[in-house]
Formats: sequence, C-alpha cells, structure tokens
Amino acid sequence: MAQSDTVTRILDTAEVLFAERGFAETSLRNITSKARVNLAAVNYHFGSKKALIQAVFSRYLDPFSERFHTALDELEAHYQGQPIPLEVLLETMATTVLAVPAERNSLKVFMRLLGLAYSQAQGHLRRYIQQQYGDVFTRFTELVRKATPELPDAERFWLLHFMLGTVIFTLSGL
Amino acid sequence: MAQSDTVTRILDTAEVLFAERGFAETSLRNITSKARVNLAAVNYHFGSKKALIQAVFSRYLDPFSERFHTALDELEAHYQGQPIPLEVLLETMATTVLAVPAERNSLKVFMRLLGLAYSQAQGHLRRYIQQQYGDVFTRFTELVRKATPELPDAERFWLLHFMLGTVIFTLSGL
DNA sequence: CTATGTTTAAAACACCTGTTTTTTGGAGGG
DNA sequence: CCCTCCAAAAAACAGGTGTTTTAAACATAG
Repeated sequence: MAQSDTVTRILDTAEVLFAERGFAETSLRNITSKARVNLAAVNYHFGSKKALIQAVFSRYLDPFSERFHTALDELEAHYQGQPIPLEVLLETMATTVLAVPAERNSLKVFMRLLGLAYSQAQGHLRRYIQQQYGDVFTRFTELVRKATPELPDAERFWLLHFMLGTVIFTLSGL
Repeated sequence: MAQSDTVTRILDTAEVLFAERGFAETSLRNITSKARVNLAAVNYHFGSKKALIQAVFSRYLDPFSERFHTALDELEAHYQGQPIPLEVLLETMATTVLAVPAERNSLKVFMRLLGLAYSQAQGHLRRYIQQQYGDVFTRFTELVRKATPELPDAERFWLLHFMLGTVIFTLSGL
C-alpha cells in the first residue's frame, strides 16, 4: 500500500472515467470514490486536476514517444540517408501505436482519450501535448515528406489529416 | 424587442460558445451575459440547459431533415424503383448538408457541433438525435444498400463510417 | 523509543453551477 | 382606468466543484 499504489490506482480509474465521460464531466470525487482513495490524494500527488489529466496522457505518450523515436532511429540508420518508403513509415507508426496500450489491453481507452484531446476544447491539454510531443510528430511528417517528394505540401498535409481523422474517429467512437 | 429576439439571441450565442468550448464547459451565465439577456431567460424559454442544447441542434437538423426527405422523395420518384446511383445519393446528401448552414454562413459551427455530439459522452443528446433524426439516416443507408448490392453489409457500414469520420473530423477540427 | 518526514483521512473553504422564486415592467382588452 | 397576462429582471436557493487546511497514521532513520 505504498505511495505508488495510490497513484496508479488514481491513474487507472481516471483514465477509464475520462474516456467514458470526458474531462469536465468527471469530478475528482467521482474518481477518488471509485478508486477507493481519499479525495485530497489527487491534489497531493498531482497538484491539480489539470495535472492529473496530463499525467494520464503522459503515461501513454511518454513510452510511445520514446519507442517511436528509437524505431525511427533504426530506420534512418538502415536506409542511410535514402528516403524511407512510405509503407514502412506508416507500418512503423501503426505497430508503435498499438504496442504501448497492448501491455495493459486498453487500446480503446487510449484511442478514446486521443479523440477527446482532439475534440474537447480543453486548451491546456492541446498546448501540453503540442509542446511535449510535437517534435515526434514533426519528425515523422518530415520523413513522410522525404518519402513522397512528388506530392505538393498541401496535398500531403490533407492526406495525413484524413488518415488521422479516420483512425481516431473510428477507434475512439465505439 | 419581442420574445423571439431574446430566444434567437440566446440560440445564436449558445451555438458558437458550445462549438468553441463544449457543452459542459459553457455555463448559462456565460451564454446569457454574452447575449446580454437575463440569466433566467434560458430556463424560462427552454426549460433547462439540456433543452437548450437540443434546441440548438434542432434549428439545424429540422430543416436538414425536411429537405433531405423531400430530396430523397424526388430521387425515388425519378428512378421509379430502380436503385439510385451511389454518386447521386452522396452528392444529394452533401448539397443538402451544405445548404442549411449556408443561409447563416456558419458551416464550421454546425460541423463542430456535430463532432461534439459524436465525441462528447452527453448521453441525452445522442438519444435525442437518434430518436429524432434516426429515420432519415436509416432511410439513407437503406438506399445506399440498394445502390451497392454487391458489398457485404459489414464493409458498406465501415465505408460509410470512414467517410463520415473523415468529414466530421476535418470540418470540425480547428 | 524518539523524532522526522511522508502519506492518508476528515473537514472546511470559497466559488460556481443550474434552477426556482419573487418582484418589476409594460402591453392589450374589457 | 383597471385588470390580466406575459416577458424580463433580480434575488435566492440547493447542490456540486476543485482546492486547502488540519489532524491522524505510518514508516523509517538515528
């Protein structure tokens, strides 16, 4: 019953409640009562509700970001300056995305959270994700750009956007 | 300064605030102060916040539903039992969707509201839209089924789902 | 054991929420 | 003119929110 137990219990409960009902619709009393944890524990361990939300995302995105970076490192080392084929890039991203939540069999929760992060206004979250994980995304899009030099920038942007939208929309909304 | 003025001013203000920040994150005081209307006016004219949200959607969906029904009537009359080509069905839907908010040049708001209705848990809204406008949707999907008899049901479902997801995700985001 | 720092528990805080009630204002009709 | 009705304004209400404070339990090191 050390400190980590309370922290992870809060995170585990919060992520499913957030995924089910959204952030604003989920109260701290809701989380703490379901996690059988004291109300003040959230503010004690995380500082605020915003920080809790960000921590829920970090637990997924930190491992994802790290693995994706190393996967791209390996690809760049293997292709030695040659453009990496588009199919390889997309498949690498897909497998990396699937790898992380698979360890806690919660792909649906993770995707629903991503969808919420995109659709809910919740300004601080967008900013947090942007400045915390923006570099992985720009690195990936840059590699995609090198893989498809014949495409106009605008067209490539929209294709990626459509792809992202379809995946998130489909995997998040049951 | 008749009664309709207050009502439409509430609706106009509410729809953009909802679209910008979501339903739970937008308070009645927020709406009424920005609309320069008394706080109690919402509960007086609409009954509750839930009813306000539904009224915002009805103002878009009622005209859409009506026009789409008559458009499908004309198509069925024209093709006389023959399956209506898929391209015709899709184009009819697109033009009908675009026609309604074009009169108040607020396509972005409308699409963002649709995206919110889809992503926000907000159970009562889903139920309301489902039981209020479900018949138009099922009529449309049935016509699509007749237009593409060679497709397995599951595949057609997912194709429609992907299309819908891409459109809503793209037109509502940002 | 004592003492120190850290985690949990309980209570209180200040604030904001949707809703209801009460009061005021102002047209129309008898 | 008075009365009635309906819309608006103001105030009050009950309940829930995130957060802070205070007190207790606990483990660990000296």
